[in-house]
Amino acid sequence: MNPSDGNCNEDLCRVRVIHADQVEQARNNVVPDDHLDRLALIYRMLGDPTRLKILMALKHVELCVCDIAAFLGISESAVSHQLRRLRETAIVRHRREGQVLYYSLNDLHVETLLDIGIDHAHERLLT
Amino acid sequence: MNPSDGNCNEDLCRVRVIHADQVEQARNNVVPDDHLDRLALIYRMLGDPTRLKILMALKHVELCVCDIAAFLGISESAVSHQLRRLRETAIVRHRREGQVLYYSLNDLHVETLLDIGIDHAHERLLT
DNA sequence: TTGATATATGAATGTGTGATCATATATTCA
DNA sequence: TGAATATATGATCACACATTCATATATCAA
Repeated sequence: MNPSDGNCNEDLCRVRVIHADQVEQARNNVVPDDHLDRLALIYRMLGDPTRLKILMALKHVELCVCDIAAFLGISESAVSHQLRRLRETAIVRHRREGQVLYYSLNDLHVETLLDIGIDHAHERLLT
Repeated sequence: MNPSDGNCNEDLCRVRVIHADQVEQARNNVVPDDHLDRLALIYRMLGDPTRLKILMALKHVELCVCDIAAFLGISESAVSHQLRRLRETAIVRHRREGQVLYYSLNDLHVETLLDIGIDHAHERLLT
């Protein structure tokens, strides 16, 4: 299927490219695959309502697990599981103070993405 | 579990809120649920590598289905399915010219989010 | 060391979803 | 009208993933 495959005959692998110049233009602005995957991962982490609420809360203030659970009205276990994913993707960090773990944002770009998103939400509100 | 439930006794519904003031601070900056859901949906649409590549390509140039398929080296059916989701979420639009459908971005905020993401990717590249 | 608290983790389960294949629709052209 | 092209759609399937429940770990206090 993929035209970049070596061993293919013409009938199976012919690819229609109607606008080669436009495709070329798109090809010139490509982000390397590993970076794009990382970027997609970050967007995906923002793409779940629970995680998004957590992150928007953390944008304003450092919070511990049970704060977040109380705030969102969901179980601490669910919160902890989501925080683990956010930790593993380096989107949040935590510091320990006795028994309590305080979570906060760990990525300036994520904060920016959240800001844009919030603007987006507010503009929708006006229209 | 949820403290906002009406019919609950104290033992089951007691919620630990260690830092009521911080939770209050988070609560003051809440985006309405329906807007937040829409926002999460947009992030989720950006959160798949295939869709992200499609959108980054469309950021620079209008493209038809088979252009995108050739560009990404994937089947036209896969592209069409993804474009459908992006259309249904109003992230892209299309115009018809004969048999060919030209797709382009339909949301300025999404473009901004993509730009921030690309910056993000490039900064990662430097570190 | 024992109990209590805060959080993490693992298993299980239901749901969402991305790709593929086959088929359908729409448009053009002969 | 019928063939060819461009795209859409439906079914299927493997896989990811969000939540829940039960259990484990870690810290503190007595």
